Amino acid sequence: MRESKVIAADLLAWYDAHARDLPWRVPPGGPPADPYRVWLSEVMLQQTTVAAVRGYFDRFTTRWPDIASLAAAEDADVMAEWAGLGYYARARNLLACARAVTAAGGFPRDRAGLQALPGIGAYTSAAIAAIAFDRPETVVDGNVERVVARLFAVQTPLPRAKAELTALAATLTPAARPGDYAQATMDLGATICTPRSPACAICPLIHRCDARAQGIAPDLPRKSPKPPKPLRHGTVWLARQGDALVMEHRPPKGLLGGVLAFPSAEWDGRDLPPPGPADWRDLGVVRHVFTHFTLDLTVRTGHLTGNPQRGHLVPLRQIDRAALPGLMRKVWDMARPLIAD
DNA sequence: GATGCGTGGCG
DNA sequence: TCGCCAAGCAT
Repeated sequence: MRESKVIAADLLAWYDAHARDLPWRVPPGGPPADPYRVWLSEVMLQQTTVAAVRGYFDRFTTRWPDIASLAAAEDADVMAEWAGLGYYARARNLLACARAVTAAGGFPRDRAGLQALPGIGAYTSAAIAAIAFDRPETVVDGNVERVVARLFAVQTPLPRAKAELTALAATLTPAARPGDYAQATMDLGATICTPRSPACAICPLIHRCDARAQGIAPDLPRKSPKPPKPLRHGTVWLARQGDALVMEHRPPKGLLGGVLAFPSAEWDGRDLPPPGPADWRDLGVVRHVFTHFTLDLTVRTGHLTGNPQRGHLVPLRQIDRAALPGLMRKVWDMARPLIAD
């Protein structure tokens, strides 16, 4: 047996015994999972932890049990259900994809067709093809990059090593049970071959890992240094009119695109005025860390002297914290006790 | 290839 | 407290 086949066989045997029970999974060795649930979970899991996804996946599948029902949903309802999960372009692409797939009568079953859909890239197309359609595609996510970099002791730093790692990963992919194998490699990376302090002692591949043999497993994969994270400043207005506050849906593109928010300015490059003239006073500052910058947002409140010049009025009692992105939840949590009449 | 895009958890 | 990181994609 070739070395690559031994590695795949060892991984599958380990997965049969240790596969995690996740809401979007079916037991190893059985028929493939529902493509809708595979797709939805894979999109939610993009750059997002399993713990964060669980509740969202349950709520989405309860409210929209199949792709046709999701395709028929209102944009604002989907954005509100996604609120708090982050990377909101995923929610917009999710709806566009659901509508395209429903109009076409079902998912494409091959990787190229899948990757042509909105929000489905190299990783997700391979994952759906392998897990839902039993295609022998090679899945390469952050976990697999780490596992392969260690197995073959690849010293090239990411992201330059991406192509090399993908090619090496492809040499391992078996023809049989590609879906279970894909999930096995990711599970190994998530639970044993972890970024820091990998549990090599209980790894099913310990005797086949070059990095382990060289004593450098925790140091791989190497990564190029990241640029420093700048600090930005901005203002958010909690504009009162009677018992209501002004809220608005942000423009569909860019930061927090399409989500419900209190009017704000400056921190995202937009230089907009407040929603109208008012007796503004500062309530405090909220700090929030995004992927590429840190934000200090000054929270101001006041009573409008006229009708709002942007957004729409929402009664205080109807403001739904759960429908807000994380930043606006922080703003609301800080301000709410201070603006009670 | 580089950049922009959220959030929460962990050492 | 802080940097790193998590089943990436679009441009």
